[in-house]
Parts: sequence; structure tokens; C-alpha cells
Amino acid sequence: MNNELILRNVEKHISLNEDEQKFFLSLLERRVLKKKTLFLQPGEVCRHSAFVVDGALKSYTVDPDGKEHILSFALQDWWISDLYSLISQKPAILYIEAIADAEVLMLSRDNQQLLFEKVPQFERFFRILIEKALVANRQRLIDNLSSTAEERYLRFLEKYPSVPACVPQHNIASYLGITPEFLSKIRARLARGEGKGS
Amino acid sequence: MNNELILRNVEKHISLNEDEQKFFLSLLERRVLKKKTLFLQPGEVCRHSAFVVDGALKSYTVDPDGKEHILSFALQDWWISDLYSLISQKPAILYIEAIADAEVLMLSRDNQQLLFEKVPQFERFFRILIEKALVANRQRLIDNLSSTAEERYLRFLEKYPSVPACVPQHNIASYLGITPEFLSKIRARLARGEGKGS
DNA sequence: CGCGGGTTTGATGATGCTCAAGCCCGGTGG
DNA sequence: CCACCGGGCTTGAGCATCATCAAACCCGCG
Repeated sequence: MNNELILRNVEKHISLNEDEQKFFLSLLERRVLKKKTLFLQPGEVCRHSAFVVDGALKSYTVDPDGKEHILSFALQDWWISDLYSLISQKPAILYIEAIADAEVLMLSRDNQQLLFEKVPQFERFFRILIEKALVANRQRLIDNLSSTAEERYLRFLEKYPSVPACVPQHNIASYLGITPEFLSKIRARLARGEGKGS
Repeated sequence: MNNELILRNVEKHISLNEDEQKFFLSLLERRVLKKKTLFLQPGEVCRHSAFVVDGALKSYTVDPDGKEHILSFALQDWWISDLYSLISQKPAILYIEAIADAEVLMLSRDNQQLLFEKVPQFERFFRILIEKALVANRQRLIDNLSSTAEERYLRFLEKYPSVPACVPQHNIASYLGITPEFLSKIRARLARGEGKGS
């Protein structure tokens, strides 16, 4: 059953009794997204966090030259949203889009407030989500400042081993901040067993 | 008077009556930091946010090769802390250090809680600080993914025109993710009036 | 004066981009 | 069933960006 997934996700950090579980589930809205459907786009205000039950999403910006820069992926069992727009209720700058057909559970900002009032533990839960977002962002910045593309790619594989299966290569390149061609060459080199120099 | 500065800083986003101002000020702790003094180091739990009354600080990590990577500067009228450690009360990974002799006003996590109870507006104020941190981080990631060092440097000058006066060049290079030598070359090129090509 | 740090300059080489072509492979229409 | 796309991945040649190393310079300070 679908709801098991999100309950287990939440119960990684807090524990709920049966009533709390039911109440939480009652606040969620299910939505199916076909590949390439936009869940959010710049200008809109982000009113929901989304929990991915199945499929894959990405969040990204498009720069003045029309190039796409991916900020995050979200596969099964991950949360995704534009945290900035969600918190501030100002217009988003990000796109959030389905990479593959997907199914998500949406929690609106209003329902989240209700949840906080009735089950204060959730304050803790979502605080932890923000912490993780902050840390991930910071770590990624440091990686970009200090490592080569090959190192970043290897670290990416360690950290998100399940991503490459669901996500086209050129999206991973965009996430790493390199061109698809160059990622391809890195992979070729690694496949030949060369870390870097023969 | 020193306290005027922080009051005006806070009142950019919320407005306080006289009692609230006094209460707020009573929770702050003044501290003077000599150049090169550490305000926070990895392993410690970050218990304070710091408002810079005067001088300059930086936050950074040191990678396995011993290279320093600067995450943020803080000059007069800025806040600085390790947001992750502060929120989660887990050990920090960052250093925070005085670049020049500095004077800060510290707000401890406990006093911050008191403040939230007595003057709930401050919830809003600190939420705005987190939003800004998130946005700045995101924007910087995108810049690093999409722009050359020269573009990043120019954008840095626009965004923080007052920083170069207080901060040694090699620190700016570290912030931008390039070597001091290369930053020097960029500056030479720009000084010659060449944006890039003759 | 001499020392030490930060910045500059130059030569050389690695890293990553651009452009252009080829390949693989799953659809789609005849 | 096959021919033909078209999108994504790969390959290669040539070029821009940026790092490394070493030396010189500049300047404040003991």
C-alpha cells in the first residue's frame, strides 16, 4: 500500500500513534504526473511539498543562455519542493518537473500548519528536512569549489547510487555542472579502469 | 551608539516598541575578537548567532588537502553563524574566524527561544534570515555551475562592493573557488580594460 | 635594514568546453 | 517487416579556462 511508504519515511525521525497517522494521511493529496509535466514553475508560489511515491522529479533553473541547471533530483521516498518559495510564499524561481511518470503525495502549506498544531512532532520532522537541505547545499557548494568533475561524479554515484538508473545522463551532467559530452568522456575513462592517469 | 546598529538591522523587517527593544538588547552578549580568533570550530556545537558590529569574519571549511574554502563573509551589519549546527545542535563542520579585529553581539540559542516567546515577531525575523541564507546558497551554486571565474568575480563585486576593502584578495579567490594567482590575472585583465577579448 | 605576508607575472600543463560527426536504439508509419 | 526517423549517448579535434610551480615584487613592521 502506498501510504506505508510515507509513514515509514516519517517514522525515520518521529513516531506516531494510529490516530496521528490517520490524521496525517487525511491531509495528503495524491497526484499523478506524466513525464515532462511541470509541478511548479517560476512565477508561481509554491504551496505544497511533495513526497515521491513513485517515479522521478527534478528541480532546476534556466539561465539566460537557456541552459538548464539541476538543483536536485527526487526519487521514490524523497521529498521535493522549492523550499524558499514555500517558506516565504513568494514567487518561485525554480522549475519542478517529472523526469518519468510519477506519483506524489502533496502536503499543502495550510495543512502543514494544521499538522503542526495537532501533532507538534511534525515541527521536528520538517525542521530536520530543512537541516538536510541546508547541509546538502553546503556540501555541494564545497564539492564544486574543491573537486574535479570526475571526483564529483564518483561522489555522486556513492551518495545516490539509485539515481543513474532512473535519470538520463545529460541530467546528471547538468547536476554536476558539466556538459553531457564531458560526462561521457569521464565515464569512458573510468570504464577503461583509469582513475585519471593510466 | 552600538545598539542602534542592530536595532536598525532588525527593524528592516519587523518593528518593535521600546520595551521590546530593551528586552531584545538585554539578551545580547558583546564580544571582541582579535584578528585570527576562532569564533567557532569543527566539533563544537554552535550555540550563538553573531551580529557584526564592526570588523570582519569569515566562515569556511578545510578540505583533506588542507585547502580553505570560504562559505561566507560577514562585515558590519551582517549576521553570521553555522546555521546547520545552530538549528540541529549537532557538532559544526565549519570554522568561523575573525579576518580583522571585530566586535560582535551574540544571541544564544536559549535567549533566542526566550525572545520567540516574548516577542513572536522575531520568529518572522529569523525565518527571513534563513530564507536569505537558502536563496544565497542556491544562487551561488547556480553561479558556480554556470559562470566563468571572471563573471563570478564581477557579480561578487556588484553584490558585495564593500567586501574587497576589508578582505585580503586570496580570501575572495577562495570564496569564488579559484586560486589567488588566477584572481590576480583576472583583475589585471579587467584593469587593462579587457572584458575578455581585446 | 631585512624579513614575511600578500600580490603579481610568466611558462607549462591539466581540466573541461565547443562543434561536428557518428552510433545505438526504441518508436512510427508505410 | 522494414525503412526511417529522432533523441540520447559517444568520440575526436581544437580551443578556452584555470591550476601549478617558481620567481619577482611590494610594502608594512620589527
